[in-house]
Amino acid sequence: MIDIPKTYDPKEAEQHHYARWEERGYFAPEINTDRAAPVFSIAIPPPNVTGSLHMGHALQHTMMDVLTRHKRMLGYRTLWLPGMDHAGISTQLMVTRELKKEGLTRHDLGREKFVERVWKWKEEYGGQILNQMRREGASVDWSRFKFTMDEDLSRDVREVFVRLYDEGLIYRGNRIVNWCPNDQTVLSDLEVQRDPQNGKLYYLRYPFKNRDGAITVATTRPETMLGDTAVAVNPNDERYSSLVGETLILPIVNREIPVIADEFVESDFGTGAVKVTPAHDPNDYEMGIRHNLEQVNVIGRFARMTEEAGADFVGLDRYKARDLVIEKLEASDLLEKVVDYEFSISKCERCKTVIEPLISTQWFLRMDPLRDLALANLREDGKPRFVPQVPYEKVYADWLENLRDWTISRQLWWGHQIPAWYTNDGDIIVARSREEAEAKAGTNELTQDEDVLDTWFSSALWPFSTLGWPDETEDLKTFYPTSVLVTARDIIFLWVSRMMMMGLKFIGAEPFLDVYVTGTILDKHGQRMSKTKGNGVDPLEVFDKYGVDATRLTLAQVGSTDMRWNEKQVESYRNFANKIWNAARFCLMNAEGADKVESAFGDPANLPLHDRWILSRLNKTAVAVNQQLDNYDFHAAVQELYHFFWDDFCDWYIELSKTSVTEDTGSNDRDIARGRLVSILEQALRLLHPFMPYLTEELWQKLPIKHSQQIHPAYARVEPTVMLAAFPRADASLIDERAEAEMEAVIDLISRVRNIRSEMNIKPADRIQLMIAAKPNLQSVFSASTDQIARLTRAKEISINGTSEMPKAAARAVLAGGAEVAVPLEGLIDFAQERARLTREKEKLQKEAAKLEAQLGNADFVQRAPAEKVDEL
RNA sequence: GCCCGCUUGGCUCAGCGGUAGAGCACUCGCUUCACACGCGAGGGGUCAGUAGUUCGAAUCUACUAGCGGGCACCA
Repeated sequence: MIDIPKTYDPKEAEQHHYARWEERGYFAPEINTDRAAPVFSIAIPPPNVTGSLHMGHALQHTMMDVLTRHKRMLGYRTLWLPGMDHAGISTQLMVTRELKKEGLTRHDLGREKFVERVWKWKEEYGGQILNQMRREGASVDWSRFKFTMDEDLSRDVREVFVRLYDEGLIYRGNRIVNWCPNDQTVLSDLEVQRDPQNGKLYYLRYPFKNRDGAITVATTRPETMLGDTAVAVNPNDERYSSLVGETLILPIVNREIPVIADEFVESDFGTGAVKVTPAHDPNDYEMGIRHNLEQVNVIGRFARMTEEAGADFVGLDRYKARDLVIEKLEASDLLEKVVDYEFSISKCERCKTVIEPLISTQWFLRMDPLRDLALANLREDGKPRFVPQVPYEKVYADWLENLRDWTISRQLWWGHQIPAWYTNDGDIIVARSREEAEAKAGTNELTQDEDVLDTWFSSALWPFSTLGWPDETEDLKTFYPTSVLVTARDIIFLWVSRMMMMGLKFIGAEPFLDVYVTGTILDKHGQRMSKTKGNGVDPLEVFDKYGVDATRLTLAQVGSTDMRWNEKQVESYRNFANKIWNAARFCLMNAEGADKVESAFGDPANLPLHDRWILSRLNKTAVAVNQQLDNYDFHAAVQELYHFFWDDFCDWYIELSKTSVTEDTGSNDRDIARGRLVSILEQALRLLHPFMPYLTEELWQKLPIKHSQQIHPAYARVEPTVMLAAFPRADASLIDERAEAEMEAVIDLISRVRNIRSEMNIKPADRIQLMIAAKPNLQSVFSASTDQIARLTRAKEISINGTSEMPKAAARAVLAGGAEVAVPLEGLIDFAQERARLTREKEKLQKEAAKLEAQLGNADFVQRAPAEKVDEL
């Protein structure tokens, strides 16, 4: 007999299977030799090179892996393409911080040396997450691994840039942008977050030049007044209508500024008069354009005041300048009042520094034509299909409709340098390479633009850049569009929509057919997990404690709704893994002879009830799981598998098979029973494999079966592995409703008798007698199962007949299908107790009967409800 | 301000037009020859509230309340 530990230790299985799968190339689509195989592909959302595995990754990776493994076992040519993102700002910051410890800045090194240093950092410390993904069991094709700064992907970035520029979609312009004074770069609107802030609203008085009095304006940023070039009021505001066109003297700087009228101003906010700072506020910028106002830049790139702010202010930090402005205004009695005020403030998403809006020359991508492609694709073809459709399709569409131009340049060194060169005359040459630029310019005296592109620019190309575009590679033809994108909801704008637009633009087809948006794992208080809050749960620790497979089940069943992290849940799936282990242990302890059986099942019609029943349950489970996975209904699939394995297979099938399986002396009947047991287990392991790759492989390898016969035909001549075994599709001929109904009757009988035993406090060791009364058809069902009924109810004697003449001193129960069972309890029975039990029973049944009668007595119901419903009742 | 989601047993969540479900927790019994990370038997919910639609509503509609998101140019 095989010696197997009582408790499953996941670590052992996790240690060696992955390496074997990877080495033998099981993850690569080339393993599939079926030329006609359907294709399934996923491009992974590339994690940041600086990143370490967190719950969000683990969640997405689990779902992608489940889908990929499922399709692979169904014989699809399957590619899950892995990669990594260079993560411009994060990575640059990481290395900058490292340099700081050495007392250096990146400027001390210079651009070239700095970038070299970042590459070195990447080689040494980057990509931790890649090995963590191996631990997760992610079946990605490492041979196709891509990094967004790889030469071929960089080439694609330049190619796209040049084409968009030549079409006039990319342009260089001087506009107001979001500037991060800490990271020293511009940011797109999506990289700016709005945080609520308890601040103050300052009321400032601007005196008239040609008359007495002043106009009071309200502002949260008094320091910007140094750059004011107008005061605006609403044209319909009667309080001010006579003052429009007057001239004010801007305090401190003594600049003459006009009072203008603009619809933007809301009369009921503050005083109804707004100071206008075109150079430092996006709205004022627009107003400035409308009214042709001067732009006075008073704040510079380090958020310090410029020379234009005046001698008293130059060099001052913006907040120091604020204090000084207030001090000066107060001194000249021009500060009317200061009130507490809560508003929201723009911060850099990464470093949380307050954004300084300022005017700067940057590269922009015109989005309108791209947006139209994406909207048309959605409206006309319903693509992509969002799962769940509500609310994400609307969120996506609304965002596209209100899309503004994308600021694509960044003042960083780490990233794709913009393929634009300047001649000494200042002409712009955009080209794929320096050589091409020189040829175009007719000179080699060119200076390349210093800026790099937004990291999301290369990410937007990911689904096709990773497949070899712009070459028409086999991979591109085969795997594009990808089947599904699995992602968290927070990058629908940053990434999903941009991939859609770029894919439609450059390939002419959407980059993915479906978008599955996962839920979010929250901490136990319902808060988002975050590094700053320190409330994150480390998936690797969970792996260590409960095993990868148990964690994967927990994550898979999260599906698309948010869920609070609950370690008890993982524990229960750990217990499930152990249950599987022990079920297999039982099978293996009783496996001798199982492999001698040629065909375990033979003609289904001749099988014992419990075998017909388990085959039916197995095939129904396969139908359900296949369908649920096709619909991304991970939660339902997990539940289905859990209950099939635990309830149907362990609690009933194994128990029902025990007598024949555990016979001491070898016999053909025993071996057949053993063969059947092993076969059901084997199929169950295949069903479970996409969710629990390690445990299923570990056990499947141990089973006494002809492993190679289970391998899907698409994988010719591989070393047997459950990951390339055929995923059970349902065999309709094995779904047997009659067997299920008959088995239910047996289960009901056993359960009722157990209930009697329990409530009558009959000791486990006491053997009882059963008297069953049933109609002929059920009589034969029960007769055929007497051994099993006796075993599971601990009965010594069972009599079955058509009458219900039962002894008085018996506990009785009515069964489904009109049968009845009695347990004679001479000397054991407590009549009072039994009466109480039966009274409870009776009340329950009466309640139910009354309800049914009322419903059937309702003429409206009988008349209007569907006939089958009425019959059923 | 606009848009959206959620509210089901003590906890975490399924169900989304036909008699309330799971896991955990709880109670009782059990060294039953795979498993105490187990086995068997139980208790527990007027499905946030109100009004409607329907023969029938946790499930559809409207409104209300609480919670959570997203978007937005209120200086």
